[in-house]
Amino acid sequence: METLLPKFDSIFSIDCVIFGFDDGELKILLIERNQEPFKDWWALPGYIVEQDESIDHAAERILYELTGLRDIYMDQFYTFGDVNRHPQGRVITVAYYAMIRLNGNKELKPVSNYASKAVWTSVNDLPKLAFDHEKIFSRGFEKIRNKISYQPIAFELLPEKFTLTQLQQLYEVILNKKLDKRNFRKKMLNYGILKELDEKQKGVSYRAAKLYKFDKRKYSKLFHKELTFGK
Amino acid sequence: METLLPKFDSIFSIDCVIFGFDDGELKILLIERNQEPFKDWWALPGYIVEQDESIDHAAERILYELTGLRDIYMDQFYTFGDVNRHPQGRVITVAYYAMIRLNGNKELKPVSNYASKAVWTSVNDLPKLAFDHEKIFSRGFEKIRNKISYQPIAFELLPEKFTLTQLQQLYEVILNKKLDKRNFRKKMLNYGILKELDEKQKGVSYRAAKLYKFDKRKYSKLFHKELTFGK
DNA sequence: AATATAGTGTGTATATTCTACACTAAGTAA
DNA sequence: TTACTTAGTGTAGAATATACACACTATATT
Repeated sequence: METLLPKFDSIFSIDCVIFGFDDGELKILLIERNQEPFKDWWALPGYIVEQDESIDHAAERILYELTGLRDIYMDQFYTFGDVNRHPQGRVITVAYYAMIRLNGNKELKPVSNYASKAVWTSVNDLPKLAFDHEKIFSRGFEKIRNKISYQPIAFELLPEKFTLTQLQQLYEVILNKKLDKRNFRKKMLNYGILKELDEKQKGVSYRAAKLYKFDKRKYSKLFHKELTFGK
Repeated sequence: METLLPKFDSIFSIDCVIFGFDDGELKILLIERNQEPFKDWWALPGYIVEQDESIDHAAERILYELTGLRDIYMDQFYTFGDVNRHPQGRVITVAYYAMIRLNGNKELKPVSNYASKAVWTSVNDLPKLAFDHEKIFSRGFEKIRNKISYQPIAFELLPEKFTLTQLQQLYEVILNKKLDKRNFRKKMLNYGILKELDEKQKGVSYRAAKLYKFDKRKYSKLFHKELTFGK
């Protein structure tokens, strides 16, 4: 650790795997780089950490610049520090994942100065990515796949009001397996962390499903009990 | 992420929470600092990452310098990047935990140049630590507490040959709760990842227990199946 | 008005896993 | 030989997980 502080020319950056759920698909936000190295390649959004900001702050800033959103669910998941991961010098990057409620609305306030555009891309259909970003993505995806089984992160991706079918679809795409409808509902409702609303789905051409909300209050009460979803 | 690389004066360090199990107690290795800041305080072992080494390599190097051991089980668990965590400047630190087989033998090849001594200390009896090292320790401990329930990391702390009682004790100190002997043994043996040896414990003044080995080969075969220990 | 369509919503039986619980066996020390 | 200490073992009941299929409802179409 820290001693009398010789100064090195190392750079920190943050990279973000930003998840969204839309159209029954799990997506991440990719940017197209407009600078060398890897000009015109797709990459994870990220940027350099300023001298006087914490890494969490840097992650929030990057997300805000890219999406115009604040108070997003974010979590640091791994730090990548191979010597040659960046062709122009030593860059250590701290990776975060974030969860965004798309609500069918994929508009973003575009876009910082090093990217020409940002696009939501299905995780099943990713292009080649710059740097070691494929590795970073895989690890982030793995992380949420684990986490969804014991933490209520799915609700961060859904609109405030959602149907049980939507919730189940989301579990299915993240866990990459079919779940049984009856068992899923039984288990989910048993936890008692969903509030059933008096409202129904609108604009569908078939029987409308009931809407539910995630009940944070009840969840917090159960919090010490670990919940296991999605098995 | 990475663009044309302005250079900042930031420092990377590595800090290690090094676990050992001895005497029925879970311990970590602390060093006493012989330099400012926090001279004479206890701290987690750590050091600065060199320009031309990966962070994993730095972690291994630090461990080797401190203990003379290589090929230790290590895992990165979190990166601490608050602006003011180091009184003398911006230092971002990547934290690792490591698991060492003490085998009753607590000798270490002492000790690098910034520490006057290194001591194994029970996790239940830690002194105040320098910097934010208490936070780092807590997070690392939490991490192995979770991990032990689905990965066979406990065996990294035990001697090659161990008794089921030793294994259970280790689970108990990490999970911080009593486990039922019969249920523990049933479950553990059921996994089929322990090899029963023809040997028994020696030097005890009561009935000697059978010795077991962790069977890595069998474990790897089951690997995709997630194991859950210790519930 | 009748019908087709598409997704909603529900129960039960079986298998598996978890939990609680207490005594005898074996080896050592005196 | 006896006293002591830990090793080693089974079963019954509760809880949880899994497998599985059909009737209902709202809308769109004719």
